[in-house]
Amino acid sequence: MKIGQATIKDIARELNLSASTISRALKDYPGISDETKKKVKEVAEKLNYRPNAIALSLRKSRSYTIGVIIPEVVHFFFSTVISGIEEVAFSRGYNVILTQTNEKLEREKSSINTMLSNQIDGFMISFSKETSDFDHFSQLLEQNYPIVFFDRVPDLDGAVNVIVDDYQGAYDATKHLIEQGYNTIAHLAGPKNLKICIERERGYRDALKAHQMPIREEFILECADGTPEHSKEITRKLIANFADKPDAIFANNDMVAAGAMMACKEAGLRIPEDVGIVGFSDWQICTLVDPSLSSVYQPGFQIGSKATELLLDMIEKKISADQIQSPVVLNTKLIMRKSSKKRE
Amino acid sequence: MKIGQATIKDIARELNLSASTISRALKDYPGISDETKKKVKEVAEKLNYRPNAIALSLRKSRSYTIGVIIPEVVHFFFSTVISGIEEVAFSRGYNVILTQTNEKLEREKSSINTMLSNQIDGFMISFSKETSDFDHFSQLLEQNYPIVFFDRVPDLDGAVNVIVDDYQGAYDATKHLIEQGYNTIAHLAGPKNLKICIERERGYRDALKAHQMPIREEFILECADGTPEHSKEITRKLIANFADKPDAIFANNDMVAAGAMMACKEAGLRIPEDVGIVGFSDWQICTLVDPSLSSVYQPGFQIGSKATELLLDMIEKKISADQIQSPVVLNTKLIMRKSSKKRE
DNA sequence: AAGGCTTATTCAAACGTTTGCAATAAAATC
DNA sequence: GATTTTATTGCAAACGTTTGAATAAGCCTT
Repeated sequence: MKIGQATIKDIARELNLSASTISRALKDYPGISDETKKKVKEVAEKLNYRPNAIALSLRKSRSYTIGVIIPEVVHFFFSTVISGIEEVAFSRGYNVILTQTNEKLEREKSSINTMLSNQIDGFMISFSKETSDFDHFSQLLEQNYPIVFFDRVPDLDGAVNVIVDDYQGAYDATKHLIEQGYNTIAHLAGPKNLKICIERERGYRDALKAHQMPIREEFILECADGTPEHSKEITRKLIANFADKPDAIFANNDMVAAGAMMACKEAGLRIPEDVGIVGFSDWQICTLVDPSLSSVYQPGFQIGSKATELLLDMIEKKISADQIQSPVVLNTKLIMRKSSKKRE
Repeated sequence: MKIGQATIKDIARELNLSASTISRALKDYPGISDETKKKVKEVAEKLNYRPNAIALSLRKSRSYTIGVIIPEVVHFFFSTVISGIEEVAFSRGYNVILTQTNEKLEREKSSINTMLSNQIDGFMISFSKETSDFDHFSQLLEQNYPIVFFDRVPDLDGAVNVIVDDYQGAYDATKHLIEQGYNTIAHLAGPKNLKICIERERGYRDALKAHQMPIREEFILECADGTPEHSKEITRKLIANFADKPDAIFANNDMVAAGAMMACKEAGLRIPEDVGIVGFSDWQICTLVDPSLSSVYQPGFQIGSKATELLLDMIEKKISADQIQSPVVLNTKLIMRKSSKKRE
């Protein structure tokens, strides 16, 4: 920090007034004459006075800062969420302190600790893939720290969770493929320890059931790391090993879908004529691949903004956690593009 | 913040010692008996003591927090840079406070102000597209605030800038197209107020010159907003209006390249046989589009980490700004993929 | 036994604010 | 002219920590 930044005391000295008077004058408290207010403000301006938020925090035991903990920043979905968080936080006068865990539990815990040390007013958390027990979260909840979980959320009493309707999204996607006339729909699933992935798989299964289609376990393949390379690999095998090939693929996310798409093209299969493909998340890549990829839109920005609204309301005691019926579920939306449109 | 968080005073009361002793004991200062140290640490543990970083900041006039100001979070390049920043900051014990300007100058200024209020130890800035004069930066520099600019950097005395060798990257890309036997290379340029874009265009021009190829101004088109839609539009016209069409395109970034690719396919042109395309940045999409897109890799993570290293070194007075020869230029790397490989 | 070192601890001020209460002075009331 | 009211300002403590200087006790030295 810069030495010589003007403080209230400097203004006080300059005007031969006390610090308390300056403080009140700057804040337009009643009981300060208009004349002094004016003078104080002039001098403040002249000295380029800037209130010291740290001192204020210490005094008020409030930092006007929220801590955001996410698995990774370089991720279309999460960066979109951050954007929503940042937007609301900024407009309500809060700072955002950000850390990424790189999917490491240890880092998650240590981030929580530094943030606690930094007296942040509340947490926004989407936990890492490594996180399987939630004790470190329970502790925070017990101590009444305001927390909102989003996307990857724990099953904890009293936790406020903001999620997307993964089940419905997956259901819609699968239903859409069925309605387009595809008969054997495979699913490239995500890691089983993430609820969101389980929900997507559940939506997929339920849609099949609802349309009296058999669920074939050999066509549900886990593509845990979610990279296009891995998915390409898996899809290759899927195509090669089965005489009776699937004619559609519902993928757990868009990267996986893109990988599957590459494998299909490589095998000489036409999309959407021979194989229909639907992804999940509706990333930018959907409109850039050829053919354009149908996908389930997740309102990332809204997740961020909604979650932040809730958190700030909790912090400012406008509402308490138990007044919020959790989880808050935001709607997904199926975006149909070429990759799944067999029929006109 | 949670009420009832244990403080040094609480430990002091419990052990009938003074606050100063506790402080020193916790920090293993000499002059405290081993016995007391032990007792203090036990009690600290028991009470779940956590140092109050805010109080520390006030005392030390140091917040161990750096402020990051970027145009937008939802952007592959910037999110990668953030990741690099976060990594280094975390490992050196600093917090990262993040704001995005959404390309608005006003927001840039106001972010600087809140960060100043929050006594951050230094700034990392990539400025907005609206920013054309740099007075608000000069002021900070004059007051000796540590700042490192990255990617979009101002021309200011005493500023430490970290950038990528855009010129060389563009030169390499263009040279590559020439060597592949393309004869008429168009350039889809970026907004002229960003130095990075001007540099890329300059690299393109110089590569043409160096190979005795004519520079045709009608084939240098500004695609200012950088969206694939816009670029598709422009490329369509480029193809339609000229009898003597370009047979290659060097785009200012990958999105623009992807848009151009779509327009070419639409017009029935084969890539890379009829048209060669090279983008810039090497985003994820490069491997997902068909054919895969050649591009110039920008080391985003390294920009972030290098810039942060420099900033923290400045903050910790290991080096001063004038000892750093600015700009620090990181190398780009041409990644050749299918979209530009006419020859084997 | 008095002075001088060590060792262990405490005191008090400081960082920049805010805020309940007290103090002062001027003005208004009777 | 004495008393109350009103308007304006100041005092001092507090938030949690660090740190230079001061203190107190114990031990050694001569």
